[in-house]
Amino acid sequence: MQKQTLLDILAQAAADLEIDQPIKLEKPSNPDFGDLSTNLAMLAYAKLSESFHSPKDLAQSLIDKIKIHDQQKIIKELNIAGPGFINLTLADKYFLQSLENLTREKTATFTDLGQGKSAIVEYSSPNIAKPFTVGHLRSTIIGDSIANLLEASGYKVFRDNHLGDWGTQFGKQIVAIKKYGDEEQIAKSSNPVKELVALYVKFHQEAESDLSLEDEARLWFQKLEQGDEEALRLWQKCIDWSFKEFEQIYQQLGVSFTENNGRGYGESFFEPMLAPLIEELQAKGLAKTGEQGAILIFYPNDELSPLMIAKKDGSTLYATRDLATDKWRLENTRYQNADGSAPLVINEVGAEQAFYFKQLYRAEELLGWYSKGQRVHVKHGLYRFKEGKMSTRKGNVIWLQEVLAKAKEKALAFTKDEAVAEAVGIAALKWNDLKRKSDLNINFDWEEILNLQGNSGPYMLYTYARATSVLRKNEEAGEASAANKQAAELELEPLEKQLIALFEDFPEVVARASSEFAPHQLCNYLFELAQSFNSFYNKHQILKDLEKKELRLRIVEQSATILNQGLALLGIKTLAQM
RNA sequence: GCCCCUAUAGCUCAAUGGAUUAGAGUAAUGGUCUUCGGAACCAGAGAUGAAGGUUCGAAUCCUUCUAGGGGCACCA
Repeated sequence: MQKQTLLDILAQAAADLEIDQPIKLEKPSNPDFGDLSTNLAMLAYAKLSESFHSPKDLAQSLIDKIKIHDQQKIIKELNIAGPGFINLTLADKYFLQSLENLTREKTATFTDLGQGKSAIVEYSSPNIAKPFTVGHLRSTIIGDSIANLLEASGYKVFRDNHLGDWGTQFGKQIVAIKKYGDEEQIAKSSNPVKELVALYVKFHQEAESDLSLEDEARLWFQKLEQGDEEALRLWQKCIDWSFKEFEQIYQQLGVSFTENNGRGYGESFFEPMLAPLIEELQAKGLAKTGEQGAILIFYPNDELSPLMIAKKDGSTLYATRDLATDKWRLENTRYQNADGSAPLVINEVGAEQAFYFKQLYRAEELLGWYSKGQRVHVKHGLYRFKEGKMSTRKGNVIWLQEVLAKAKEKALAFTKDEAVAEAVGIAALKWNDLKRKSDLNINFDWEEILNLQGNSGPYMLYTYARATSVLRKNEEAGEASAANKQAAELELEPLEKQLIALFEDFPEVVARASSEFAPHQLCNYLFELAQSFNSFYNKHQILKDLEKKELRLRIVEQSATILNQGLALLGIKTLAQM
């Protein structure tokens, strides 16, 4: 990388002056300040204030040294600005060499930050017999992208889907099916989950006046926990019906899981481990029986409020199953890092559970299972609705299938190709979820979600399609051109330099997005690249200006490569034509 | 009551403590319009909730206040 050459030069210059600060090169906000700049002199001045009059003075000394070490003359100009910034203007030679290196490599190589390490990413995690809504979409999309990013950074990634397939709601569901439902009819339905949800809603309506229903539900869940045959049969039915829908959605979104044959380990898988777990926690003195008979984890000095792991009737909770899950993961050698230590475990779950995860992680720390930083809650904000909170019980939910259908319908205004329209619609949804920091709430707005212009998924796909189209046209035309000047003789325009500089940033951006679990940073970068590319595209007749055709085609090629690679990391499939 | 998160153009969002000028998208306005693909490009206009403090330098860190969201033991 050319930038590395620059950093090496700066490091040598800094070493001459006995500066041991880490060196950073940034892009100045104002292009008049040069191509890159560093605040090294200002930072180093704090330690060297005796040898120099001012940061500017130090900067001047650095500049003199840099000039000596820049033997290839890749820096055109150096000057001091403001309180002591050193601004670098780079020679065209720098950019031309950079472009040449990049096109030779074809695909970008990323950091090996995660080399030898494992990461379990748990995402999507829909509930059985509940609607797969736009809310679950967020976890699915963001989690998938984070898993991709970690994989690109060298991690061995395990993709898990922690299905909500256990819990007291199944008692209610079973009662509802038995009382109001018809199994055959549900099985025949094109959307069995919708039928189940309708029954669930009815249960809650009836339960308002008939208090015995709740007790009956509790009884059925107990039966389920004790392995009652009929309870188990109905529960399994619910799972099968739900998977009919889930599998279709995941296929449509292009999302998959690696664990448990692609289904993910649901909560029920950990059911047999719960009783021993509770005993273990009690034996270790971490869990105690509370005033009303429930079992809770109490934290030292009451730093956190207690976490319940068993109700007074003995039934378990989400926390119990989560603890069991993480213990099982810890003991499973397949998940361990190359050196046998515990993997990174990420939960992509809504921000409203932040406090719960704090409790959970702290408990796992106290148990000596995981250390700080190994358990990460990637929070996503909620979709907010003008009508108030979505609630399955009340029946006011926006189903994902409905959103996908609308997105496709809107894209059909631009294309007749059904498959393209569907891909464009999905890209719109994914980009909308990924382009901003994930922990913010999103106002649910059909306009915004289905936006096909500006900072949107379709804009990105369109830009890629355009780039590949130029390359294709060039190939079709054959080898007609001959008037190319030698690359070294060409003078670069600002937009060309800007694009090449952006190409250089790609691996850094991926590394940062990956280590901060922040796909939106990659989105910002790719969008900037796409904007610059479109300006460039619009300004030049790439294939007709023979003098620079060769150079510009390489820029187009590199843009396409990065867009393709970057969007793939976000889980968005590019289309060569749309 | 206690705890956590958020506050940036009309709206939706960016901005590793950095720059005379806080970037985008969107809406509205004007332009490109015989185009290597107009789902595009170009232009002007528009903002850091309030008050203090730390720093050479603050949207960013600290304090207080205001507003919104979320959580607080038998839901997940």
